Parts: sequence; structure tokens; C-alpha cells
Amino acid sequence: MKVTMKDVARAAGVSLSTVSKVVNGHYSISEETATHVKRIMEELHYYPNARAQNFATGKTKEVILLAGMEANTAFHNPHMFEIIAGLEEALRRKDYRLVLRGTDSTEACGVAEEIISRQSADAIAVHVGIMSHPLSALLTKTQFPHIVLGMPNFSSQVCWIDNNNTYSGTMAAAFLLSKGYRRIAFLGGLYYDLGSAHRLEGVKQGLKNGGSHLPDQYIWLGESTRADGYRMTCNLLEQRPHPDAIVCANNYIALGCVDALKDRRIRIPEDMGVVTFDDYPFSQIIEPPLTVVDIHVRSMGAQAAKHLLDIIRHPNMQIQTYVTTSNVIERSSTRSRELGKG
Amino acid sequence: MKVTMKDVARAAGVSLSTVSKVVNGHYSISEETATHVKRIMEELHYYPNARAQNFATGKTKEVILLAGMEANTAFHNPHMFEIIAGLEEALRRKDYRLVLRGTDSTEACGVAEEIISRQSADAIAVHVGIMSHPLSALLTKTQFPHIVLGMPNFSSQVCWIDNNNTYSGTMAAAFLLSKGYRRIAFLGGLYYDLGSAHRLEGVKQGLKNGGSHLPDQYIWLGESTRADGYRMTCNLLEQRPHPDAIVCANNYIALGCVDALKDRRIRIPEDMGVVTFDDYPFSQIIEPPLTVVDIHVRSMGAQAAKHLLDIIRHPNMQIQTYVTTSNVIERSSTRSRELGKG
DNA sequence: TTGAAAGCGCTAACAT
DNA sequence: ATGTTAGCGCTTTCAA
Repeated sequence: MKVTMKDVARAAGVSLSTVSKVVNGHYSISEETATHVKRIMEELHYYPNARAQNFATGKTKEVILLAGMEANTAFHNPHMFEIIAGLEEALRRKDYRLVLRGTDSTEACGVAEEIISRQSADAIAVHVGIMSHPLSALLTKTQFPHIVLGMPNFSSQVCWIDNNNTYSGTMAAAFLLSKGYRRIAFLGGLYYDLGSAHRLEGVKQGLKNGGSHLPDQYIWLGESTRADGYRMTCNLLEQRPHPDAIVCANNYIALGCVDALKDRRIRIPEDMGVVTFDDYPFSQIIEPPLTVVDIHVRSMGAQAAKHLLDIIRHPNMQIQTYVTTSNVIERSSTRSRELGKG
Repeated sequence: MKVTMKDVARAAGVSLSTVSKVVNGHYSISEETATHVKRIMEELHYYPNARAQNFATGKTKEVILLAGMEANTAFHNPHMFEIIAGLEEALRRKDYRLVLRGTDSTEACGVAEEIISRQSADAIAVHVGIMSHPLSALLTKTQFPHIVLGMPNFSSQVCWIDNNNTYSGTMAAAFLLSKGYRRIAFLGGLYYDLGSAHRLEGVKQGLKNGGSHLPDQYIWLGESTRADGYRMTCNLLEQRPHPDAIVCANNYIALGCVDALKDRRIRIPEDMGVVTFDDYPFSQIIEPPLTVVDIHVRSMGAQAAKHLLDIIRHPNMQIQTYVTTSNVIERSSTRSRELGKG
């Protein structure tokens, strides 16, 4: 029924191992026999059986991704899937497959343990959202090839990759300064929101680089929700003088921020510039369309794949790195200001 | 190094096949030996090698998903990933894995061919977005276990599953009627947008069921964009009498529709009810929050998994089915109207 | 440059 | 209820 290597060997009048070598492009095979065997393979519609190859080589050519995928994850966190898409694409180019495995932070460690023990994948990718201490310990102890997508919020020896949010913050600040904004404020998430914290750090840095700075009264932190974005903006607007631009750590906060500004009839961008991060999910449809520091999460996934393949070759190698994949997309929530006006 | 079945057999003082039977819960094994062997397995930290199992059984226990995953797909089409998440979850419960494979409609057929030939998955799931005639032909010819997520827009013998958009449309109409709306209009996508067409069909049906109907002047079709939503609404508002409620075939159209109503100072829901489909991505943040017919795409993924597992057992079985997974979420864009007012 | 043969670790038919 | 044994289809060392 199914045509195997044996059939090819017989039909080609060569040995099994010769066929195998042809399949794998082994150097020792003469061009003559190689082309001959290949022709036979075509004629017979031969394709090597993937399962048998995996078994014989002791590899799966698969990377398994552990991630939280509760209901509506794709809506609340499209970033994650965009990273996944980038990961998959880059792996595919190297003939690796990506297996999806939903789980949560409590069971993830057990899941990983089984994968490692059963050798049902060549490497594990873990979305930072389900990272835990036990999992971290397991990965470092076993030295099983892995990479965490996003920096863990606790110190650990695992391999991870993350966007350089600090740098993105710096970009935001530099951009606003270049437009002539002078009194720049920041609305961000709470202490456990590392992304926001880094962006804040970056904004400070960027302002400093430009000879400016970020006063405490212009920094407000809260939940990353529309409601808190609104509240923080209200608090911010009680400060005197008003800022002339606001950097929102994310889209949700920006949404509330814009609401509050509109309610108070503060015009964007005439009276107030607004910048946020990520071109999605809402920044496009907010009125006015927001200027954003776009983060190419997909390319982060691609970078992760690259590193992972390195790690598969050298399982003891440790990688902890930030990647910079952002750029400013200017829309209508900012504009050049006459210098000296503020 | 790695502990195999052989080691377990030796340590337990039984044969290889006994261990295998214990692993697979074969009925013929006495409880006594079963528990004994299991203890040994624990002690030795034995886990069956997945690759060897796959090879020996001739199965991969994997389903591979072919889908278009260009840049930003996760943002433009979170539905797809929500379906994927549902598919994965349901497969996982049955000890199957989901492999992601990005591709496009032109190369998908070749990809599928290789998967089938190499037997590198037990079944193929195809997102309808990359469906093509050759792929359809391949799947039906080979009878390889498969399911298409979404109904192909051409007639074919492949297995597919899709949401019952007609029924969702009926729900929208029935809901509006129950609220006392009487002059209901529909804004939808163009002819090739089957989802929209079905929803329109459903609305007509629902109105008919309620003793009402949908006049042609209340039906406007265009691109599924905010801009066209705006335009269609303008056209609609030239009709006399005005409708008292509008059903928008999707979120993009709804966005433009609401813009237009606001520009004309037509109050929602006082002067005009608005309903759309899908709780995402924008319906939550539109002002006012829209009443929607929510489509549980994730559960469609789960259903797809169920059918797929059936199909794996019976490869010649054909399934073409609509699943109903919707319900109305009432928000602020509709409200009860005094009967007889219109 | 090619071939022979020994696995890879498990399953499953068959024998006991 | 348990054990024997023959594969599953390929890779890879080693010998020719």
C-alpha cells in the first residue's frame, strides 16, 4: 500500500542505506546514483515517513508552546497570538513545527515535565503569562531547550526574550520632544506591570536625554483599564500647570484618557498631545487616531525562534535578551508645536 | 541514561509486553501486576517515549491546522485564533495535539499533500480563508481525515463546520421585534461575504416569523469598513420613513453606522436601535456599548474537534454542518419601545 | 562509493 | 493472565 524506502531500494536496485543517504543528501553518494534514486522516488511517489524518521533520529522537529488560552484570550491578548505566528513562521523556515498547548500557571510545570520525560518535543516555548517558580526550576535543572516569551517577573536562570520596553519609552519621549512638547506626563499600570514600568523608565530616560525631566506630579499609575485611564487623567488634570502631552502605557489607559480629555473639552492634539504603545487593538479606532510607538511583537516571535534553534543545538547556552522592534507611527493625536509656546 | 520499557520490565520481573499492556491499560492484566508495575515505573521515573509510540502505532496523535497567518492576522482576525484555541482545548482533552502551520491558499494544497504522504499528522484542519479548489479535490480524493473551519464559498464534498449565521440573523430580528422595534433595516457586506448574506437571510426570516418584513429600501450592502458603514447609513437615512432600528452585519459596519448616527444627532437607542454581531473586537468600546448577537467562535472550534475525532475513526464519513453558538448580549444601543409608537 | 546489519522503543498478534 | 516474537520504516556505524 504505502510505498516505503524498501520499495524504492528494490526498484532502484540499490540498498536501503543508499536510499536513506540520498534522502538526507549524504555526501558520499555519487551524483549518478542520487539522480537515479530520486527519479525512482518520484515515479513511486515516495515520501519518507515522518514518524519513522523521528523515531530513528530521536528528534521530533517540533517545538511546543505552553500558553494560557482561556476563553477570549485571542481578543484580549492578540499580541500573544501574533508572537505565536511569528514564532511559527520562523520555525517553519527551518523545518520545525510549532505545537500549541494551552495550560495555566499551576499545571504548566507538570505539562512541561511530561513533555521533557516523554521527549515529545525538541524544545519548549513558554508564554510568560503562565510562568512559575517550579517551571523555572524545572527548565534550568533539566537544561531542556526552552525559551520564555517575555521576561519573567522574578529573577531566574531561564532563557527569555522580551521587547525592549524601556527603549520604546525613550522613543516616545524623544518623539514628543522633537515635536516641541515640553511638559510630558505618564499614565501607567501598577508595580507588577513590568512593561509599563519599563516604559516609564524609558520615558524618564528619554526626557533626560533631551534635557527635560518627568516630575512626580505628572506620573499616575493604576489598573490598565479604560476606567482607571479616565481617573488617572482626571487626577493629572488637577495638576498645575497642565502637561502638554500624555504618554499612556497602553491602549486601555489611552482609551480612558481620551474619554476624559473629551469630556473636559481639551482638544487633541491642539491642547494636549497623546501617545500610547502598540498599534492594537484600539489605537486605530479611537478618535482622533492615536500616535503610537508600535511594537512588532511578531518579529519578537521570530527572534525567539532563532534563539530557540540555537539553544536546541547548544542546550547549555543561556539567553536573556531584550529585542528592539519598535517605531513611531504618527497619527492625529500629536502635532508639531511652535517652540516656546509652553 | 533514559529509562525505557525494558528497564521497567527487568526491574519488575515481567516481560516487555506486560509493561506495554500496563501502560495502555490492557484489560488482560491483573490488578496485582498492574499496580506492581506502576510502582516500578514511578520509582524509575519511567515515561513512555512518545516518538516510539507514534512509530509503533502508526499514529501521531496530532492534528495539523493550515491557516493564513500573515502579519497582524491576530489583530485583524482574532476570531480565527479563538477558534484555534477552542480546537486545541477540545483535542487536548482527547490526548491529541494541535500543530500550527501557516500557509496561503496557493501553497496550502502542496503542504497538505506532503502531510498526507508523510503521514505527519492524523488529520488536517483547514481554515476556510485559505481553502482552494485543488485542496478541496485533494481532501476528497484521498479521504484523509480533515475538516474545514468555515463553509467554503464554493460547493464541494469536503467536511466543514461553520456558525449558523442565518440563525444568528433570526435571533437579531426576533430580539428587536420583542423590544418593540418595527421598522428594521440591515447594513451588510457584499455578495461574496457569505456570513453577511446569511445574516441578512436570517433577519428576513426572523421578521417574517414575527409577521413583519424587510423592505428593499432598508437593505444596504457595501464593504465591511467603517467608511462604508458610514456611507450606507447615510443612504439608509434618506429613506422615508426612517427605520427605528439597524442591524449591522459586523463590527466595522457598526462603527461607521454609529458615527453617522452621531453626526446627524440621531440618538441611540432613543431614536434608533443598533444591533450587530460578534462581541469583538470593537463592540465593547463603541459609544454607546452595542447590543450584539454574540457568536461563540471558540465553541465552534471545540465542535470541530469533536467531529474531527469522529472522522479520524471513520475517514469516509462526511460532515457538513452549521453549529449554533450564539446569544444576544443586550447593552445600551437598544431598549424596549412603547408598542404602537411607530 | 555502496551495502549489510544493528538498532531506535514500543505495540500487538499469537502462543502459552 | 503473561510471555514470545515479529515488526513499524528509517538512520547510522562499520565493513567492503
